[in-house]
Amino acid sequence: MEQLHIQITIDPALYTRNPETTELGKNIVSKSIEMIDELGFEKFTFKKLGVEINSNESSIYRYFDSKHTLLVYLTSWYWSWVEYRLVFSTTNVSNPEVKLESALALITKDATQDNEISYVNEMLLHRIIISESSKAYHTKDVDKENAKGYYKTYKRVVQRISDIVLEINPSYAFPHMLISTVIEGAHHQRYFSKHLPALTNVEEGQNTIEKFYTDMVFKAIK
Amino acid sequence: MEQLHIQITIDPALYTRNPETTELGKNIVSKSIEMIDELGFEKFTFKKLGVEINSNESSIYRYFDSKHTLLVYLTSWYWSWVEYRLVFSTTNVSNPEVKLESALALITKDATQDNEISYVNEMLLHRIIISESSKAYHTKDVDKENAKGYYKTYKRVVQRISDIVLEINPSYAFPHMLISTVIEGAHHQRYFSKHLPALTNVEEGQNTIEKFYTDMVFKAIK
DNA sequence: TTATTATAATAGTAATACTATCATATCTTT
DNA sequence: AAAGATATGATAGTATTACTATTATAATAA
Repeated sequence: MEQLHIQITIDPALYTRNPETTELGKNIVSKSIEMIDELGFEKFTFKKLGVEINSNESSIYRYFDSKHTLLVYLTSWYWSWVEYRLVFSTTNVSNPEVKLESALALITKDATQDNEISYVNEMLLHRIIISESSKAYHTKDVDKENAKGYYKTYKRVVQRISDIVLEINPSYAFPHMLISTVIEGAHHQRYFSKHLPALTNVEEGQNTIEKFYTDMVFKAIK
Repeated sequence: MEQLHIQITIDPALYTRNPETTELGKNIVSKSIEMIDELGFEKFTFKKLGVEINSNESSIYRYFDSKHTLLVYLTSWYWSWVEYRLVFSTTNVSNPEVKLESALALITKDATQDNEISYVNEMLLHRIIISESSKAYHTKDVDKENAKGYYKTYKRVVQRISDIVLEINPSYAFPHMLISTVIEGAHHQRYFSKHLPALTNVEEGQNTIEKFYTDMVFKAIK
């Protein structure tokens, strides 16, 4: 992937001060990714983060008004990044089957250390998405937060891939179900393969997850 | 379903005193299901539960040593209950396709108010499983807890249905992936249909989830 | 130079997820 | 019926969390 300047724009509803605009803000995002990956979301706190970046709890609160919105911010960042790469790899491809294949690769493949351009370590972020992102919407406030647009970027990715499915088979009735099943499924399978292997059939280094879901999708939409 | 005495046995690792054996224990389980459904897992506390059942926080701790193990206990109860019904509805059925169909119905269908025999409200429990159960294994302690057998009943259900898949197609390579994808997927789709409808294509009263996954599975294993 | 803004430091609050202790009620065994 | 054991209840206490509020200071812009 080339050294393009990735323009990842996050909805201002997700922060009180835009972390992209300052050093402190970028440190918060950057270090929080490392710490959530290491400690897990429950044991991660703004106080601990403050210590790590030599700043103060109260300063972090000026960027994000809760631990929870920070998590939503990170997932939103992730989906924007996926969307960017999705558009990049599917524009100018005319064959919809080929488009779908690369879209599926994008959402099912293991993350490889790519464009380490920014302050965001995308590999760690991907791991957080796998283990923690479901906590972003499994809240009693989902409906309120959804109304505020918290999950827009995720929905947009699902929409885009669903559209490709419909290009292939315009009469397929469940494109959104199918794609969200693949996305969530791929995360689960990757998590299971590491922690609950009895629930999966993943074989190391075999791209099992990608193969399984690609096969499943193309059979389903026939 | 008949008024059989359901024997749901939960691994003693999941409690310090068996809640089935006392009135207080049954009240804890019963009321915690109602309260987790109502408040969500995060806002549910043993103190609040104590008030509701006219007992004391400290007494609840004599049955479960944390909020988290109570959640694992409840999910384990749920999977035992599913397993019971799975065995009940598939034994003496010789055709593996028919068996698989009822197994899939069991894991994808909306819960209906059935055997309200026990102190467990299975409909509410099903709702908790949909919204909260992933928190039971998305912990930094998964591996330790898995080693202690916390997720046994879930794994057993996946194993049983995978075996049916293999009866139909012995060379199918991904039975566990397929079944855990369906189980987790069905939960997600039901949650999405209520809270994030852009991610699904569920239509009310149409059994969309059951139809979608049944179709998907049979096509996949062909 | 002054005014503005960002950050840091400190303190404080209500709630959480427990642990510990002790009293009392109830049930079992002799 | 008395003695012992066990279950429950009541109260207190602890470290931590997820914040809010206030004030001081440093950096930047007008």
